Amino acid sequence: MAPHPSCAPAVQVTHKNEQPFPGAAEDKVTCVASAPPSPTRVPGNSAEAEGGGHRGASRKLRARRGGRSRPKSELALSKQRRSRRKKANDRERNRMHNLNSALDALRGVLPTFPDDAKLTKIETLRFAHNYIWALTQTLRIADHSLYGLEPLAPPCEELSSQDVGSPGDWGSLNSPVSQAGSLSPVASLEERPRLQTPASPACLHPGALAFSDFL
DNA sequence: TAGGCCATCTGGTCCT
DNA sequence: AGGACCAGATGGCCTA
Repeated sequence: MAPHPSCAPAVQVTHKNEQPFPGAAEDKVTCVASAPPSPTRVPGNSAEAEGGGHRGASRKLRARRGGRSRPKSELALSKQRRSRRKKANDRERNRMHNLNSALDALRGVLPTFPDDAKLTKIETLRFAHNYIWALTQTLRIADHSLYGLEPLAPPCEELSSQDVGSPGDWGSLNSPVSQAGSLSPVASLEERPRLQTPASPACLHPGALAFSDFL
């Protein structure tokens, strides 16, 4: 089934640093600047300074000075290593912050009660998976009741042809239950009783899916 | 106190 | 060479 026009664009996840999520772009900018939220260790954070936009120039310079140049002293070498490591750590931290921002954005569009505890990462992913599946079913049902088409055809083909989830997850339609511990919506929702959202009933009982479940 | 979740560090690999 | 991505390790915090 074709992705719902009103939803599809918003879910366009692109590779690398594009920001399909509200506020993600700003996050990207601020993550580094603002101190890491972590209450734990905050390693000497800077590592910027060097390595600006003169990469090409410095490379040329180095080359002119004699190709590989003379071997650096152990001290200089370890200094350089540490500096690189530090920069890599900063980038990695930033990357994870971006990932978390995206996850937060995802939490923001999932139906949960305000007093619900924040979903964990894995719960968020599983719930989203579940939610998308349920919405898809809702659309399907709506389509059929609208146009009085033939009885619900097994939607497996369409679903499995989609980009959402692995075919394995969807293949056995009518019950997105799949491998335990995977992105199984049912499993994920049953795992934690506190996860009672408006969408839950529909998700747990796909057959009984009703649009009102999402209102 | 054990177990779950999380943030961070780290080294390896792949890509540009 | 440097950046992005990944997975493993480690340690802190929180809750049952």
